[in-house]
Amino acid sequence: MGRGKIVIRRIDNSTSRQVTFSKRRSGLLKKAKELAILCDADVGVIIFSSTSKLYEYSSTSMKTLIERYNKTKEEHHQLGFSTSEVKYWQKEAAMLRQQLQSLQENHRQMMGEELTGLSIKDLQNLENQLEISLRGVRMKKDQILMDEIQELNRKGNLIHQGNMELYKKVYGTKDANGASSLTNGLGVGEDAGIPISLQLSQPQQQNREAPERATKLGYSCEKMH
Amino acid sequence: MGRGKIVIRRIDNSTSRQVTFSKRRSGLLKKAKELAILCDADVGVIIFSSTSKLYEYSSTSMKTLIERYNKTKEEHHQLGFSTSEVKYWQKEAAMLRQQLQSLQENHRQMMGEELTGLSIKDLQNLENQLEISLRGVRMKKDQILMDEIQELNRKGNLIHQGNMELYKKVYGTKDANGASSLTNGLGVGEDAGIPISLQLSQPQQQNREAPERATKLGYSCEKMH
DNA sequence: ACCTATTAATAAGC
DNA sequence: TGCTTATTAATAGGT
Repeated sequence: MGRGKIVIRRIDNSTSRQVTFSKRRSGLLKKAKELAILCDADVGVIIFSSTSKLYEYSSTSMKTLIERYNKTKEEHHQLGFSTSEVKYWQKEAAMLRQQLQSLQENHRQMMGEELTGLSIKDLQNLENQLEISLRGVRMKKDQILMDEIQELNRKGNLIHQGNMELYKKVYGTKDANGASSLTNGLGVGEDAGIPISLQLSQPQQQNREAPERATKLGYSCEKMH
Repeated sequence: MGRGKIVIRRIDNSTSRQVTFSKRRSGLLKKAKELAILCDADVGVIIFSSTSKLYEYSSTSMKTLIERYNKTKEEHHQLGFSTSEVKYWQKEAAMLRQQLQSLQENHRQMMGEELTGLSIKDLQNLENQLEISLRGVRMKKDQILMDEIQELNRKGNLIHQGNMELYKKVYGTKDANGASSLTNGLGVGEDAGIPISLQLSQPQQQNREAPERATKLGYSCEKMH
């Protein structure tokens, strides 16, 4: 229906294609409207141009139409967003909020706040847990400090050894021992590290909650996560 | 384009309407196809007849098209009610999940777990906090125990007083004092409550890690479920 | 479904 | 895009 007949295949000329798109698009939308009115039908048209511009027509509302379409197709979960999608996320949020609240309550109790309402038994459990935590934290802290000291000792020994070598080179081999006693005055003896770290860790362990019982006492809530 | 001109309004005659529906429907679908092919566009058409029968065409897949449609709509305006609704709840859920995660990490550290990665300073803070918590929990626990003892004393005294009254009634008023000294032997003196509770709370602070605690370890997670 | 007179859509060009 | 017009395509009304 034009100056000449055309075959239905992609129009190569870009300009021509755009012009035809514009004309036929309005024609299609018009025909959709007419069909909806004349025949009392519910019609929706969605058009994306090759440049991704959107054109649409819907005799009612596209939302309603798509929902009706989904319903008819009985593929609720495959297409578009429907009310169920909203409901899902609402439930998800509610669930997360609840988890958050209970964890917050728990957390406050572990901070020593909001203890009213707890029974003696609850408080006892809490106390035990805090003791365990404290022990764990102190052990970790001590370990880090000990590691640090050991590292320092190692470096000190290296330096000491280096000094010895230098001493040998300067004064000759026979006087090496004398050098060792000299550097010992700096407190970086080869095996000084062990006594030092023992001094540091011992009081922590003894003064602490004496019996080493129950290293791992329940209260794991991992199942929740 | 027919034997006569028509106005675009609902066709009253049911048969005529159905015939026109059939013809124009196929015409619309054909034009949609042509548009898609000629102009390299993505086109979708959904038609519900007045009797709710579904006819459709989509140059790609209707699912993809509708998803693309919703996405495009989301970006521009918030036309699709449900779409913005979904977005809102998705954000809400994401926010809550993040809060939950950080709180959970915090919680695990307070439980003495997952301490790797913490600095000495962090560990020191954690230790201090745990000590504070422990102090609070113990104070609360002691207070409850003291309250309980005081209550028991109060009741004991009441009973004691009752006994005195009964004693008076049985042996006469003059011997009442003698009765008092007798019942004192039972250890429920009027002001005995204070020394007793003091005795009880003191060892808790000093003797701390003593035995027989740990009846039931394992902090209950019931609230969370 | 088919036919076909008639109208509507649109290709090409500006 | 919008207008024009020759030409084709769609289809109203009838069978």
